[in-house]
Amino acid sequence: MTPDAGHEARYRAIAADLAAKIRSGHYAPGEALPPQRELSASYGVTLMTLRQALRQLSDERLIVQQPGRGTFVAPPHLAYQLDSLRSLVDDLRKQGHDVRTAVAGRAVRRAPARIAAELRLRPGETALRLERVREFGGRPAVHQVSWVRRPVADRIRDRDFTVVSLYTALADAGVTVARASEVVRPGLLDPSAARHLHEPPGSPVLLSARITYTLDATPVVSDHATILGSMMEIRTERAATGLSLTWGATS
Amino acid sequence: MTPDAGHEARYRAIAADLAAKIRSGHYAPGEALPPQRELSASYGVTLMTLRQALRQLSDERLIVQQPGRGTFVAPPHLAYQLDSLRSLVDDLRKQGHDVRTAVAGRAVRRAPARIAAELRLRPGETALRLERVREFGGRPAVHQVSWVRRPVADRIRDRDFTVVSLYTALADAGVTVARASEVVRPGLLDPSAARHLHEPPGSPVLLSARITYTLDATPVVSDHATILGSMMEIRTERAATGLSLTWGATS
DNA sequence: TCAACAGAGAGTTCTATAACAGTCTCCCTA
DNA sequence: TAGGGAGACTGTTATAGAACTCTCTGTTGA
Repeated sequence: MTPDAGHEARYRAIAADLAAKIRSGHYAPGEALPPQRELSASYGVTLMTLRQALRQLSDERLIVQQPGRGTFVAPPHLAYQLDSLRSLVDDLRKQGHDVRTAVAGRAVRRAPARIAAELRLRPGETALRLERVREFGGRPAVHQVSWVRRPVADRIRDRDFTVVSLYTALADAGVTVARASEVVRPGLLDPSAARHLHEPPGSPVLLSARITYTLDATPVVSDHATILGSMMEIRTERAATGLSLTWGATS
Repeated sequence: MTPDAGHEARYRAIAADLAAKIRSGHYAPGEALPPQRELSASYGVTLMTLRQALRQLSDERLIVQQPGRGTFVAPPHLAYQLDSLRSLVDDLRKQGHDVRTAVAGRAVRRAPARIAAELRLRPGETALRLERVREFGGRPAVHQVSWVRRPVADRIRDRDFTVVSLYTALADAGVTVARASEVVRPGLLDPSAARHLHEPPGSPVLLSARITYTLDATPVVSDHATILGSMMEIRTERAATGLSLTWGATS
């Protein structure tokens, strides 16, 4: 009686059915699914079994469950808390490295054209420019320039970014980060970043460009980071849920 | 009665306890944990509850569950099927790119010291050296040198690698790939690879070093790839299953 | 000697029931 | 009119019991 006909588990079949309905638009993004008890009844299944199906959908980030409120279809791209450079710092700290952040510049000024395009600013509109240098093991390793859109920028510009991460400050200011996209390319160290990183221009580096969006798809932060190749590397390892990407210090 | 004292769920407390015992070495890697029913009894908890704890550990890749056999402490790194350069080719093909592979060299010869160390070869032992150039859009983009350990190498050396991927050939030869670890670093194009890639030496590139292991932790393949920075980039995006890493052609 | 069978023991899935903990609304009170 | 609390939701975590599949092993039979 347990597996239906072939030998697919009930909860997997239910998860697949719900996933199809979500993807087909039968349940719209942001909308609440029927309550768990109702769903379990309509599928003729126990609450526990239905919850196993929901857990799978939750693992796939298709739904979001909120205690006391309901189960909601996730927006096209889903909320998460940390950006990858934040997790870089976390990873290194876990490995016992001493990671420090120095603020090399902080000013509200007119954004250059490329940044304005990324943040969808009107021509001439100003934004907060935050320039930081991350160092670990006593040596500078990452040079990072972030542009933050107003009016969000006005709420966080007085924070101490040597202690607080940009994303923590955003969260404190009530800004919910929805998603981020990042592109990493190899490149050569340019002279201006070279001054901060104490390496000769032309050294191999990783160039990261990241744009972070809020829930309503507004770009809030544009990040351009230069990561020293001599200090950093990307390690990838295949695990069950796919590819895991971690940053690590070069040994 | 539900949450213990404060308000931590039982299954979380159990998961934390088991995780601590695994990390402390109380349960050694590869060793089987006590049966679920035994564990549930010793924690004074239901099978369902204990299984929730195990599921969490499984999500964290700390244990591996095998139906009919037992629950085992995971080795430091875990199993997977595909290598990331394989998925590179797949990704590009899905994007409609024409990906071609040319074999620039194939010979059984004595492995250099660094490779011998990676594959744990005895001094003077020979291996299959496979040199390939991947090109898409009609331009060479990746230069790749793979060393395959014997005796596996003898079983695949006559395959046509312009059509068959190395990993497909390995699978056909009955070699089960267990895991692979890869390190990607930025670098500068060296002269020998520059000849194959038709780019000036010193251009920014990604250097990938990957070692692939079989189930019994024997290293079988050592890969060193040079990926042109002008042609390739790494895009990361927080999406459904967490961090997804994809390779893409530079537009 | 070797192959096939049966059973024990492992993980897996499901049913049925109950209680716990947030969240929201509405009605009653001050 | 404002405040507070009860109750009806929501998801969450737990109980107990049973049937199922897969793997291994020991025994039986040819």
